[in-house]
Amino acid sequence: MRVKEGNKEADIIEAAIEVFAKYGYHNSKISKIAETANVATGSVYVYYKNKEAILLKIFSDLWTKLYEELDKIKSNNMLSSIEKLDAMIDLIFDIFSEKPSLALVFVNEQNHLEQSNKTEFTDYYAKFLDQGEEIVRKGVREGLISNNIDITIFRHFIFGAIRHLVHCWARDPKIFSINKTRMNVKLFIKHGIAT
Amino acid sequence: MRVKEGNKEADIIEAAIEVFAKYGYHNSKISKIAETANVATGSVYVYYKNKEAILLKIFSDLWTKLYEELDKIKSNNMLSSIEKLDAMIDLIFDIFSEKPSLALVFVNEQNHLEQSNKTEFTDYYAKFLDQGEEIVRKGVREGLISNNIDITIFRHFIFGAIRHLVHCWARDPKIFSINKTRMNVKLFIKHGIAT
DNA sequence: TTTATTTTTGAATCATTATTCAATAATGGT
DNA sequence: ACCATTATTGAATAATGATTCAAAAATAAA
Repeated sequence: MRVKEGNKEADIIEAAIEVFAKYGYHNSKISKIAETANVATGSVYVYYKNKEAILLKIFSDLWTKLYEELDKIKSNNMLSSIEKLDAMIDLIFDIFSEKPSLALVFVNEQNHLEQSNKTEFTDYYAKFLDQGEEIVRKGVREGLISNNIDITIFRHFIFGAIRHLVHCWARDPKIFSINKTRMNVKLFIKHGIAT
Repeated sequence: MRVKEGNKEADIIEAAIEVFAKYGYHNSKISKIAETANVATGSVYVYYKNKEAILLKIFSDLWTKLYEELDKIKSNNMLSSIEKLDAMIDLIFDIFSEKPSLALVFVNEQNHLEQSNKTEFTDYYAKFLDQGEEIVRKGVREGLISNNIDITIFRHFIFGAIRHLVHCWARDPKIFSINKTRMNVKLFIKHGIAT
């Protein structure tokens, strides 16, 4: 019997994130991912069915994590709706700021996910957005958030804005202060929707 | 001598927008674009150097148009800074709402443009954003817009938000009212930055 | 040490498509 | 009607890169 050395499954994912971020999914060669992971080309196929499965795994992991963290925020009764909104923004910035390359993959290859109709992957995405929407809705009921806004539109507005800002930052972390950005976003949102 | 029938050059672009929007750039076959344009595969190469040149032409046309229209808004002295901001938002929604497929290409393939380092194409993009930034800056000087915000961050914030909303609408125009969206965005921006 | 089993390898295969180009068709001028 | 010129065609070519798979290597148990 032979036993596995290290964790190639995880190494491949890490490598893929770097390679996808740098070249984009379609310009990323499996051989390059393998090389980056210090693994033979063939090994990639031992752990993943094909190239697309790697990308889907990356997204699946990410959305699962985001969803779970958001769930914690949502059920934390110490926080007001406005504070939850802030925590939600922090969550997104935190997850991406510890790994810019993941942010790039997220932003650039998102539409891939949407085109593949595997519900298992789009589910967490939808759930995450729903969680956020519910937080805002609760804030409206409690009178903390203006009821002049369309919540669905607001949700997409915020999501798109943050996504783009994270993207800008990930492309050039040095000239784009993530904390300043984070603060501006919070300020901006509050002045826009607080009663 | 033979003379050209119709305008194949334009037909190819129109076809490419549809095909790129539907399948994404990398899954779009030249043969499919040719078929859609009622043209032979080879003809595509008579008018465009290669596949990428088609995409770049689409973006170049779009950014040129956006830039020129924004320039008109900017130099219209009848409008206050806030009104110019509104006009800018209308401009974007108008251009995309008359052609959802163009909106999809714009959102999904934007990173392509950014990776290709042809300055001729990124120039108009940068200029467009600069125009917008200048409008806001003027508003701040005049006291119409809060000086608490970081203008660069604001610019990306808005850009990302609108881009994403246009994307949502383009994917499913029926369930997403563009005018309601447009109004919400304006309202939202004003309450966020007006003094 | 030998064997059985599992992991790892990477060169060969296969599929896909962008691109080319020799052949064909259409047109205007003579 | 014929010729010269230019437009158009689409099958053949070529390149790329995902995927496969038979062989090699590593380990644990006997």
